[in-house]
Amino acid sequence: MLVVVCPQPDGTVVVQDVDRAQPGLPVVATETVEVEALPALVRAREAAASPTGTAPDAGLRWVWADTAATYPALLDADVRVDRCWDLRLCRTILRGSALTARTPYASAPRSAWDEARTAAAPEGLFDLTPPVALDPLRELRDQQRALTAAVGEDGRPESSRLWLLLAAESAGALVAAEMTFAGVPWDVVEHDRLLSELLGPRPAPGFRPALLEAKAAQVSAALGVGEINPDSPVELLRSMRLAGLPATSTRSWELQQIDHPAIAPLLEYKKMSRLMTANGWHWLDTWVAGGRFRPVYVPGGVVTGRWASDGGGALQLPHQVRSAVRADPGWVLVVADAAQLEPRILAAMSGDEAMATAGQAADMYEGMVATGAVATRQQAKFGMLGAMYGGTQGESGRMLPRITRAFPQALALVEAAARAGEQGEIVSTWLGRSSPLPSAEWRSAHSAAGAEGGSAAEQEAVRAQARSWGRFTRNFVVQGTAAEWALCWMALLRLRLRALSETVTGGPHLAFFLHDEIMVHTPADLADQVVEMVQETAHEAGRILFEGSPVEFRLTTAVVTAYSDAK
DNA sequence: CACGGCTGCCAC
DNA sequence: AAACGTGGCAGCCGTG
Repeated sequence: MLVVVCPQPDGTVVVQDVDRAQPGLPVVATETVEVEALPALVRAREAAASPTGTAPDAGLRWVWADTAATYPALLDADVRVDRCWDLRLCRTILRGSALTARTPYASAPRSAWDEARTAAAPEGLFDLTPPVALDPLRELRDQQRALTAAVGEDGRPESSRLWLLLAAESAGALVAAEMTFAGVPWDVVEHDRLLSELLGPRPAPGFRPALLEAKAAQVSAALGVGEINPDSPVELLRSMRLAGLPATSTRSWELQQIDHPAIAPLLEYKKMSRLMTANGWHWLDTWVAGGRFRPVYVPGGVVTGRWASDGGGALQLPHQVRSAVRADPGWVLVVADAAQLEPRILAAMSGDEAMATAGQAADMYEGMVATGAVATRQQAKFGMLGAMYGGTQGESGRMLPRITRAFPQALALVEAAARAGEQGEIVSTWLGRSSPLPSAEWRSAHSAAGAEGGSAAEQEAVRAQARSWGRFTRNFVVQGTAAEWALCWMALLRLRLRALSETVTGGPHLAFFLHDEIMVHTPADLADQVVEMVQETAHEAGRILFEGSPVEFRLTTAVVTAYSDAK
């Protein structure tokens, strides 16, 4: 059963039951409640639904415009849901997918549904009412029609993969809201200790902590051209040149090449300053409360389908501060990392037999060495990164011919994606998320160059642009499909964990996600069971996406008290 | 003085 | 000073 949630301008919510088994998605029951009564209604409906099955259509599926606007208030009322259909996220996929490109849904002009979501809901129980009236039921039916009409390049129906993508994307939205709700367990005392040790005690506002101040003075003294502010690139570069250093920028990797007594303290200063500004006391005050770090995740925020984050820098949590991520007393963190995810994804997508064989090994790069294609793990790694990113220089470029000979099908797949991009065509992930078209400027420059005219320099600039977009599309298919695997993994794991507790935070729950890595916060006595679930769901995600593929999606797992002990 | 672009560094 | 993909974020700095 699909249950459509339609907020009304008068502060009520119309809840419609839609029978998804019947054509046209007829409404079979309607109920109207005050918005304050919605959590109770959802709780009751979830409790009454048949026990969670593993079939994608089992039980209830809540249909709403936007999980991020609706679900947090339900969670605050201690209400969880099993499944949803996030109309906004699904719309983005369906409007852009090559599989639905020939449907009226994809070619319809932009509407209020396409406008960016309004910022996070203000204080108060609910802010469901969108700025412009949206009709979720109608949108659902339009999406369902487009999905049914999806066809592959060969013209044959191709809706099942797309359906899986929509379900996984929506499940991801639930996971994101639940993770923000639960938060990452954060030890403020440990964080402050770490900051004090590295930077000096917390200073008064507007002042540098003592050790950072001392380091700045050390840099000035070593340069010997007066007191400088190392945070100012302009001032720093000028001073370095004045002191006779051959620097052309203030980047660490370039400074490392220079032999001068000011360099060591300067690099240390940069490291300390970065810690201070990115994850210092101000960050702690802003993002950590009640022993929890609560970042805002943005599912589907990256074109490839990866998540983005909005505030808190969740997806760039430096290793330097991970000792402050600490399980509650009596609880532990189960940290699992998909090993060589993208190479495995490429092996499975392309059906390359030799690469798939390598992809059965616990360490895929070692597996590639074992096939005899390359001599060392390092060569395998650089070669694969070059293949997936479009590298041509250095170790990556040198390894490419060998990799191509050993794994021809895999390389053919990424090469085809690159060629398509260079010609301004779109490419798609395994489940059917498609890349955007290049910008109008890109396309007009491309066609103008093709029509000749233009200087040699102009033509070369256009070719460089084309190659650049080719590297994007080359990477898109792999990165995007890896994101799909990760979504399926999390969605499956979430439902398994759910069975272990009554509420989100009452038992094992997902606490953090980073592209190919997840963290579960769990009571210590359930850790072994959680590890098993994490492993099983990784395997299952591989099966759902790549039925019959011999590639194994291996994990490294760790059960730890502090995140810093995970690897 | 506000704001947007740039620089540099963090994550995968 | 880039090369070889996707991002976020803080602080600097030039501009209107």
